[in-house]
Amino acid sequence: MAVNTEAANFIHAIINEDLKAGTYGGRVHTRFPPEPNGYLHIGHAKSICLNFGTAARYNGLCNLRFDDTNPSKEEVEFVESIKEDVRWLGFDWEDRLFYASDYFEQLYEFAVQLIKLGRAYVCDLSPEEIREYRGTLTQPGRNSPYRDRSIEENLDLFRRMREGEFEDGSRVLRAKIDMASPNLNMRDPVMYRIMRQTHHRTGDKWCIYPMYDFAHPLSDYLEGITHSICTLEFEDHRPLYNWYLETLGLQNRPKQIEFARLNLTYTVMSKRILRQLVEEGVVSGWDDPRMPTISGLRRRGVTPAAIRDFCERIGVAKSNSTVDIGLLEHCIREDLNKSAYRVMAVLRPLKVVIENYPEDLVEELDAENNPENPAMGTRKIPFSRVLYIEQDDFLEDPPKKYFRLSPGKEVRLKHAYIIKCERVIKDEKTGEIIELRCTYDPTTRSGGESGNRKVKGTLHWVSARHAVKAEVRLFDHLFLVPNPEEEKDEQGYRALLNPNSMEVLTSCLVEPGLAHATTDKRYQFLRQGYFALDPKDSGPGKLVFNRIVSLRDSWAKIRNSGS
RNA sequence: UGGGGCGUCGCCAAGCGGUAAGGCACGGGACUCUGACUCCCGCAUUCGUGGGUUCGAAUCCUACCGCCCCAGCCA
Repeated sequence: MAVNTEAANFIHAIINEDLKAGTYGGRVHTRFPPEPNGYLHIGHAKSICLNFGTAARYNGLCNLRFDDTNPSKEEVEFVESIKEDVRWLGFDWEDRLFYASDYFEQLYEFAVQLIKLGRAYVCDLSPEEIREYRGTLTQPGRNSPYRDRSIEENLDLFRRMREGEFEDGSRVLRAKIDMASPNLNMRDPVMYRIMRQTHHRTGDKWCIYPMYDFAHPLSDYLEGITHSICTLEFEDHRPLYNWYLETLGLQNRPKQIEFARLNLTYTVMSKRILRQLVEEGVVSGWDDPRMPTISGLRRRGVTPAAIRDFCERIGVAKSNSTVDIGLLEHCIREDLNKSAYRVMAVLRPLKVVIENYPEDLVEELDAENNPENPAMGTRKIPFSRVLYIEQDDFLEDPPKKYFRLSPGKEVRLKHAYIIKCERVIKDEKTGEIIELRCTYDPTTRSGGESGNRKVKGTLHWVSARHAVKAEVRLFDHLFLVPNPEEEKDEQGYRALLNPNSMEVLTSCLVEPGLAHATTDKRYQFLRQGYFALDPKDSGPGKLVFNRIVSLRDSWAKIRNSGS
């Protein structure tokens, strides 16, 4: 694969400079470093695509590394789901699956070295005292009374910390930097804390665990990472990242580069709120199709290709931004337009009887599976005297520019005939329209010689005798407002929830071939949207379709602006 | 009132002293047996604001203004 050195974003520009200067001997090595304490969401997808994508772009490598330095919040369940999600997105870490916990022994040795260098010390201050000594944003901190312990004493104390002689929280190891630094991260940051917690990988081997700021640069170093890409909030930590590497005298030091994390309109990326949505039952789980999680998007039917394309298009920069969810939807449509099987499904059925069509006749009509891609072939669909069309496709008293069916009007049934509405049958009591009596023009069969008469509207339909029942779930944005996380509502996010984010339709009728639908395929229900089988709730004899995204609907715009 | 960032079209985002890319959204039109797709056309005399340097500034200098992040023994 050829190396692409055209700058696509500021990170690539930095890498190009490094390549030109020979900084890392021409190597590019990145890593995606999730903490296994939750499920991945589309914001992580941006980081995954950036890290793996950048490596690929420069013929480099990208590691998957779990940042598991805090056993009190981390679980194996999450490491498995994260691996699955990264793989599903289409990326391969090959044999480079690592854990920060793989390096606990080496990190301990680095800490010992810093003590020997006189640049780290054991501090007996309580957490509250440490906070007080740290000072504030505008006032410098004060030195800990334990700051000047001898190297020997520090070495001894740190060893005994490891050996479990002291209580949780009673002591910490701190870097000795500068309590007056305007950067609070440099005011003698904690390197190790005592915490008796069983770790998901190291079990009870350790009772001291390193902090992120200490573990991260050294993990990067140990893996030979060249460009350590992280989000903006770590910008303040970069001096500390560099301090550890420089103070330890390490060569070929990785370079931390920060970029803005992804925000999307009408949803939230906050792990805390997402967890609340799950725990409070607002959604059915982390993989609820309305969730911005990778597992939610996957269950909904979104393809990895669409997500990758989206991550490509949003760009990478340093300004906080909130991307219009319409762009994601556009990427999904663009991908599915090429690959989805066209089928007909009636979501809200309205009975239609073709009065001049023979009672027992069934015609097998030809239908193309994807007009964008003839290679996807054709299929047969049955046509008969009694059909169902969409309730929305009939209006007794239509407005101007309404191309669909109404009394006395003609419309084409897709792949079939032109029909004309002769009579409307209503429920005597409620006045509800329950059936349409129509006639068809036998000369207008699709594909036939005289079948080219033009009518303005074309409807989708199913044959009553042949149709298969299905449940269809229509999804909408989870929130009513574009920026729910900015809203300062006393009731929290709850008041901002979209009460109609899911609509379940249980009496849908789909064309018979869909009885054999599979979860690996995407379907375009003609004139409606893209759908996929719900992998969890569908089963033998039970079809449950999720709407991935609707088709664009310019009629809806006309209708809405008119009224 | 300390430090670190960021401010280019409704939303993203190129641009790095030579006279504002692109995508999404939006508006108009063509095509259409999906009001889909596709295709045309339109969409910042202006780059947070004010000064300055220059033949020439979104790009350099300067002073303001606005927004984000930091006071976890979280990451």
